Amino acid sequence: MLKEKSTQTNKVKKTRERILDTSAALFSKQGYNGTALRDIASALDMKAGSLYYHFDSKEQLVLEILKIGLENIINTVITRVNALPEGSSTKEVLLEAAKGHLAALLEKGDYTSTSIRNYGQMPDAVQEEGRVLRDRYENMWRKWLVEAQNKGDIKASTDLKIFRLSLLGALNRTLAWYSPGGKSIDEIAEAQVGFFWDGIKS
Amino acid sequence: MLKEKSTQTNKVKKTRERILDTSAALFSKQGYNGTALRDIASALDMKAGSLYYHFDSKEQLVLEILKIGLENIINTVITRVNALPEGSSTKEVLLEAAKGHLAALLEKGDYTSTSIRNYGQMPDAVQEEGRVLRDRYENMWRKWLVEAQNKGDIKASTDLKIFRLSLLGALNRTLAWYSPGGKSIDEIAEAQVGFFWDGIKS
DNA sequence: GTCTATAAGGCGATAGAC
DNA sequence: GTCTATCGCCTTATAGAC
Repeated sequence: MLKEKSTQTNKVKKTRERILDTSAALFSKQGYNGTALRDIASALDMKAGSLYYHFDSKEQLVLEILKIGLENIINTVITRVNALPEGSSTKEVLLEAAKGHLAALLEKGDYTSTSIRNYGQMPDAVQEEGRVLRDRYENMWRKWLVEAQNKGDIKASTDLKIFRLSLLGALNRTLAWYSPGGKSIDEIAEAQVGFFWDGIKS
Repeated sequence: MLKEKSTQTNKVKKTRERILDTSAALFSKQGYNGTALRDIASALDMKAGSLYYHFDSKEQLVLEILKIGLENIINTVITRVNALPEGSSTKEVLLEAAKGHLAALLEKGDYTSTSIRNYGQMPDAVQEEGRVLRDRYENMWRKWLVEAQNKGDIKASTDLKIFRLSLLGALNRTLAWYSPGGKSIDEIAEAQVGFFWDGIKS
């Protein structure tokens, strides 16, 4: 009896995840307002009304996707940077953070690109919850960069705000052109951090 | 009589432009599908039906905005780069192109950010027309970069495709944080090109 | 040129059968 | 859990008055 209940629970959970995956894929491609619940349901061979057994509203559905996308990036980057040996160089920290950022961005691409690309179109309540996570993430980068500049590893003339936004802008843009057949995620991160660290002039 | 006709024509033209400006502002903030014709009309103290005197459809309206945004960037960048003295250095060319890109991006910001941010949500027919312009622009950059690398000004190890996408990604991201009160457009371009050209390590 | 009125269909969401 | 059926609202677009 216990087993039966747990089996049912797992099936519900699995359906929930399929809905999230499919919604994320459609939201990232067509936008939040460009995707109808009917579109999501039909991609799952379901009817729109059935979605309401799993989610209270379209707004709650996209909020969950946004949180998964952002938390995934934050956790991946923190875990990887913290796993570096004590006394790693600034370049090693930046490179590891960039690799983590790209890995999370591209491997859960539908969630993160929904979070990044369609942020402005989401309902206000959703945007506010997202902003908290987003700020926390940006503050991590800010801290690393300030410490590195104070240590003298980054030129004193570097405007850290513009730098941070440029680096993250470049990394996020990868979503638009990355394809699994080509360069690996780590190779792309190395190339991009290389530009910013050493420059391209010969 | 001729004068009267020309006056009327100018008024129509002016209304058309106000519709374009207002639509671009709303599309860039709320997305294409998140903006109703009623929203546009009410921002102009008009009724939705009246818009159809000036435009055949919502699709044609956004297409025109897309073309204005992209053509504005292309023309600004070409004009400024061509105005450079013969024999300008590679860095000077890149800097001038970046300044032109940012100037067009930020000064006609609603048009360009509609073009850049909401591209994926536009009707297929609109996307196809946009792709032609977009490809032409990217090819300009490609050409400059290949020439510069062949001259030996850019490290042979630099992957030009990743570089181009990173630089444009960083520049485009400026739309999300630029505010007229702070650093000037030229200062921002100089900072960003500086990162990519010289690097930030001390 | 802009209005009112309305057509024709899509939308999110709910109720109740199964 | 998913279905069918439907509500009330919103959407783009059109027709005809002014």
